[in-house]
Amino acid sequence: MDKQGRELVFFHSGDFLCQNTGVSDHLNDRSSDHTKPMIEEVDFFSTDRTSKLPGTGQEKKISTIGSSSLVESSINTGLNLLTSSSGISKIANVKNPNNNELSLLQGELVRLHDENKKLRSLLDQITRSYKDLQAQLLMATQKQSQGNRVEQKGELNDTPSSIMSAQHFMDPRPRPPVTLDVNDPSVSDDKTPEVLVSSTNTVETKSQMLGKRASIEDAGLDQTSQSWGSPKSPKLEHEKPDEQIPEVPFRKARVSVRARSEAPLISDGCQWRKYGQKMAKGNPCPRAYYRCTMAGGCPVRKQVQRCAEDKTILITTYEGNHNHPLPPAATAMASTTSAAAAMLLSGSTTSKEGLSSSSSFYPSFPYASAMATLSASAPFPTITLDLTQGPNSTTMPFHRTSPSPATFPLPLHGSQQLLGHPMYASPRLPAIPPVQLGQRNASMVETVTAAIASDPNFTAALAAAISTFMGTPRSGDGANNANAPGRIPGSPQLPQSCTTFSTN
DNA sequence: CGGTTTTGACCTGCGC
DNA sequence: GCGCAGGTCAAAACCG
Repeated sequence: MDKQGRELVFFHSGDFLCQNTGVSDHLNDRSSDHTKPMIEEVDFFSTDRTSKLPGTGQEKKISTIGSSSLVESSINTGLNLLTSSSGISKIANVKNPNNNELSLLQGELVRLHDENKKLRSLLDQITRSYKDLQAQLLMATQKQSQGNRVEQKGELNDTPSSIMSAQHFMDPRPRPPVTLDVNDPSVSDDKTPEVLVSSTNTVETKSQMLGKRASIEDAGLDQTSQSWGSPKSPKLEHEKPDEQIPEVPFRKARVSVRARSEAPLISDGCQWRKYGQKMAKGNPCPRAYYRCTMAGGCPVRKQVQRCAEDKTILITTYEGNHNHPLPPAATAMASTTSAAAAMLLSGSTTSKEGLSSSSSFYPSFPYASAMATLSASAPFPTITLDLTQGPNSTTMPFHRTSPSPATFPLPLHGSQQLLGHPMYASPRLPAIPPVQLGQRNASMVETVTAAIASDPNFTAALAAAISTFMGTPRSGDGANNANAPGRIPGSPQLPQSCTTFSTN
C-alpha cells in the first residue's frame, strides 16, 4: 500500500491536461469498484465513465480515487475495450442470465463506442489547447529572457524556431521529414513546420546551426541519433540528391548529472561497457567512457568522472538516445534527463552561449526540483542537473563546462510536459519541500524509478494508453507490446531519451 | 569461452 | 603548421 501511495504521489502529477479541462471525469462514480482488486488493475482504461461531460469540480472526486484516475485524466484511453462492459455484463448475467444478455452487451457496446468517440474528441481538443498554452508560455518566457539580453543575432529568428522546437517536443506525433534551411527566409516565418527537434526522441541540437547553413533532413527515425558525433560513425541519414549536407556535425545535447555517490559508478538501469578512460586536464580523477550495451548499436554513451573539488560528487554525462526498450528502472530517469535536454534545446536555440537570464527562466514553474546549469557552448550544449545542492545555491562552484553558465531551477515536471510525457508530468510532484532539494531529488528519482518498476501493470497500462494517445504506431515498431516492461510501445517519439540515471 | 576492463595508440578539433 | 586535449579504437588482460 505504501508503494501504491508513492505511485500516487508521483503519477498524480500526470494530470497536466486537467489544467485545461476536466477530462478527469474518466473516473466515475464507480470509484467504489476500485476497491475490488480485480477491477483495480484493469480500471486504468475502464470506460465505465458515465459519459459525463468535462466539468469543473470533478477533480476532487478524482483525487480520492487512486492512481488509475491519474492516468485516465491525462491520457486518451481509447483502450476502453472490454473491462467495463465485462463488469456490467457480469451484473447482467446475475440478474438475467439468459434473456437480455446479448442486447445488453450490444447496447453497452454502442454506448461505450459513442463515449469513446466523445472522449477522443475531447482529448484532442484538450491537447490542442494545452499545446497552445505551452507555446504561449514558451513565448513569454523567451521574450522575458530576451529582454534581459542585448539584442543580438537578430537574423537568427530565434523565437519562432525555439518555439517550434518546443512544440515539436510537445507533440509526439510523427512528422513528415522536413528540410530546414536556416538561411532560408521561408523557414523563419510562422508557417515553418516543426523542424528543429525531430519527431524522433533525439536530443540532438539541430537548432544550433547558428549562422551556418543548416539543411537538415529529419529522418524521423532514431537513425538520427546514430550520427551522434563520432567521426567514425557511419552517417545513416539518407542523402537528398539536391542537398548539400553541411560539414558541421550535428551537435547533441548532453545531460550531466551531479550526484553524491561513493560508488564508482551509478546504476541507472542500463548496461554499460567501458570503452575508454582518460585523464582529463585539471582533474586528478580519470574520466571513464561508457557505451550502452543493452542493444547492439545503441548510440548512447556516458562519461563518468569525479569532481575534482569534491570527490564525493560523481558527474555522469549522458549523450545520445537509446534505440531499444528501456527497463522500467531506467525509464523514469530517462524521461527526466530528456526533459532537461529538451529544456536545453528549447533554450539553446535562443543563444549559443546559453540562457543568460537564469532566474527568470520558466518563472511560472513554482517548484525547483533541481538546480540546472545550461551550457550551450562548444563543443556540446550541456545541461547539468545538480543533485548535490539545494535551490538556494546561487553559485555553481564546480561547474566547468561553460564560462558563463546559467542556472535556474529546473522544472522537471514542466519539461516533461514539454516532452509530451503525460505520465511523468508532475505538477503535483512538487510536494517536495524546498529543503534539501538536492538530496531529495536523488531520492525522488529513486522513488520514481521504484514506483514505475514496482508495478509493471501500471507501466504497461500507461504505455498502452500513451500508445493510443499517440495514435501513431510506427510500422517499424510493430512489436509494440504494452506488456513490455519499461517500454513505451508505439511511441518512438516519446523522449525515452537515452538518458537514464539513478542515484544509488 | 564470451563478455568486460584496461591501456596505449590513434584520430580529430581547436587554439595559438 | 603545431601542440594540446578530448574522444575513440583495439589488442591484451581479466573475470565469471
